[in-house]
This record gives sequence, C-alpha cells and structure tokens, in this order.
Amino acid sequence: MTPDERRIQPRKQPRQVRAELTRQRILTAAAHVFAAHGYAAGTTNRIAEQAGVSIGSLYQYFPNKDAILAELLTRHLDDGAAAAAKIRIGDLPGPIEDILRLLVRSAIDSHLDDPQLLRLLNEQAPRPAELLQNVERLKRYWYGYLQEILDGHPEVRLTDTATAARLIFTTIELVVHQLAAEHEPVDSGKLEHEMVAMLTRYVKG
Amino acid sequence: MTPDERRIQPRKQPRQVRAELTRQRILTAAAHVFAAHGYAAGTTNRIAEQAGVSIGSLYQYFPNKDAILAELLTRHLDDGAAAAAKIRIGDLPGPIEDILRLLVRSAIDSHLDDPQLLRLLNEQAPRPAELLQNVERLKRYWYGYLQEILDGHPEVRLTDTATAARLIFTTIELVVHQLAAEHEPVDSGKLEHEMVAMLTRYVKG
DNA sequence: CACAATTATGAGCAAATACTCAGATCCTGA
DNA sequence: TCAGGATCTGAGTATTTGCTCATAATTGTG
Repeated sequence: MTPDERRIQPRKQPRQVRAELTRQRILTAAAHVFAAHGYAAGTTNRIAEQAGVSIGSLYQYFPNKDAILAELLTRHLDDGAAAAAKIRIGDLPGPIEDILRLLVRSAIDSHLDDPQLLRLLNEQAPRPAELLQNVERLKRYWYGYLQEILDGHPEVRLTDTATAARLIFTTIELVVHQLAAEHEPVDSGKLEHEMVAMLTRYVKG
Repeated sequence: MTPDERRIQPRKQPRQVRAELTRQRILTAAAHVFAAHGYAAGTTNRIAEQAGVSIGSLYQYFPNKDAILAELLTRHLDDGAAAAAKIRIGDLPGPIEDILRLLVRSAIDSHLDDPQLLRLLNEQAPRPAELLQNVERLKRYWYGYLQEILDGHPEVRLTDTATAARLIFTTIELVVHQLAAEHEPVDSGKLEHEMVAMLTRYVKG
C-alpha cells in the first residue's frame, strides 16, 4: 500500500449494518456541509455533528478529510461513467440533435439535485494525485467518445473534431454547473433548449 | 467605516515609493502563491516569504488575507470592465462574427497570462459580500450588454435573447478559463476559431 | 545633522482544526 | 447467556495559521 493510497483508503470495512449506516450518514452530512460552507470551512467536527455521530466514528471510516471528499467525487465520477455507458447503448445514428440533447439533459439531471456540491467537487476540491488521474481519465474518455460520434455522424460538418469534442464537453459540463448554481438559476428547460440549439448548429456547420 | 469595509480597506496608504513597491511585490507574490497552492494553502507567511518581505509588512498594507485576494479580484474585474468599454466603442454594426470574436479574444487574452490564478478568483475565492456584489453587478452588466447587441443586430435570429446572452457570456468565461488551464491546454488559435464558429452559428439561427 | 514620520522586522500569541486514543457501549454467534 | 469482536464516544493533543506589537531601520525635511 503506497502512502498515497493510505490517504484515501477507508480505514476499516464496516461489518455490521449499523456501521454502513454510519458511513452513509457521514457522507450525506459531508455533502451538505461542504456545499454549505465550502471545503476549507467544512470542518470534520461539523460534519460529524451534522451526521449525528461522534468525531471518532468519522475517523474510523475515513482516514482523513480528503478521503471524504474523494469518496464523494468518486461517486460523481461513477455516475458520469454510467451516463456515458447508457448513452452508448442508443448509439445508432439518429439525428445529431437528439444525441446532443441526451448529453445536455444528462448533465442537467445529474447536477440538478445538488449543484452547490457538484461545483465544489469540480473546482474547489484539493484532489490527491490518484483521483486527479481518474478525473483526467474520464475526461479523456469523454473527449474520445465525443470525437468518435462527431467523426462518424453524417450530419456533422466539422474539420477539427478533436478541438470540437473538447469544446462541447467542457461547455456542457461547466455551463450547466454554473447556470444552475447561479444566484438566479436559469430555467432548466430554456437552458436545455438554447444549449442544444447552440451545439447542434455548431456541429452541423 | 463599516466593519465590512474594515475587512477590505488597506490599513495604510503608502507615502513613499518604497512602500508602493512593497505593496506591489506582495500582490505579485500572492498571485503566484494562490495560483500554485490554492487559497487555503496559500498562507500569508508564505506570501510574505515569496515577496521577500516580512509578515509584518504584509499586514501593514492588507488588514487580512481576504483583502489581498479582494485586491486581485478587483483588478481582474476592472480589466473586464475596461474590455467591455473598449468593445462598446466599436459598436457600429459590423458582422456579428466580428463582435463575438472580439469577446472571445478579449477573454483569451486576459486569461492567458495566469490562467491558474484567474480560475481561482472565479471559483475558489471566499468573497466578502461587497465583492460578491461587484461580481454580480458586472455580470449583470455583461448580460444586459450582450442582450442589447443580440437584439439590435440584423444578423441575429434568436427568440430568447435573455437566456442566449447568459449562455454566451458564461460559455466564453468558463470554457476559456478551463481549456486554457487544463493539463494539456488547447491551442488558443484553435480554441478561438471553434468557439467563434459555435457562437456565430448559434446566433445566426 | 537632528528629529520626526514612515516603513520594515519577526518572534510569538490566540484561535481554529485535523486527528488520536483509551475506554464505554453494542452486537452476534455459539 | 455471555465472551469477544465491532462500533462508538469525545475530551484532549499537536499542529497550523492568521495576525499583533514592540522595536529597529530607513527616509524626508528644516
């Protein structure tokens, strides 16, 4: 076990239901606290308190504060991967607009429940190297996947599909996060409509 | 002087050149340190050290850590306002593509020098209320300004120009930041080209 | 030069906070 | 039922860090 892993791996595997419940309560509480106070001000004691659990219990399942955030981030990444897999199923051509709409909607859906937290994960988290690699890997996967779609779709008229793929992915990710978390959030229907319009017109040339 | 102001106002006005130099060195150092370590881990002592100045001197010109970041953010906002003003001068119609290119290029330019720091300012900074209002105000200004352009330009075919303005502004801001700061930054020429293409096709319907 | 104002210094304080550990409590299997 | 393992507790520790203040050095001025 490398020192880096030790920073993230759970200290103890829960063996009773009670323990697993505690773990979940801690994670839920952490999500709330981080979203409300930010990472630095989201203290471990505060998390424990919000979870209705002693600080000692918290450290029985998470070796340090980073690990808690890491777990939250991992979950989000898994969700992203699942979304990617789901979309791949409906791979058969179909209008490019529909594909883009799927992507946009999936982003909106997965970030509508707790936009504050997701922005935090995306931006404010001090990520250990191992996790950064995961993020990087998933992002690369998406870039490649998107480029494949663009390259293979008859409606698409783009020369630089590599740059386009990065642009599209980043636009969806960031803009949805931002506009959904803003002081006066945009109507998600309008957002979807305009965003899909923008991307569709873009790729169709 | 309200307590809120006291948190931001410089403690002392420099009266000798030496003092102004010190102030500048502190700000430059802070930009480096914040960009390299993030806000929380960018300690005041580290900033002072990087500036080659004692910690006491730092606190002679900045009442607290937030004030340093606030100054950096204010500068950035001022740059943004200046860019807006400059663009307004060339207001006369012209192809919408040129206008959009101006916006995109201005964003790229202003964030190419220190993308790390600028992302930080945008996202990670714990902002005192007063500053948040400034950010909010400038953003609103941009939204309104962009919508005006869209509404008044003959080439533009959009129904929901309000949402479109928010979408365009946010896209430019965030995507430029992100892609310029990414592990393998995009070529800024390509980025400009694709981004302008996307926005232009969008607004032209 | 003298002397006051300005600027610089940095050891150290107070507060915050991540994290530990020795012991109490609870659960389960035989 | 009950022993032993699993889980929980929370006061306390070690460390970090924003910030102060008494003192020293430097600069402008008459």
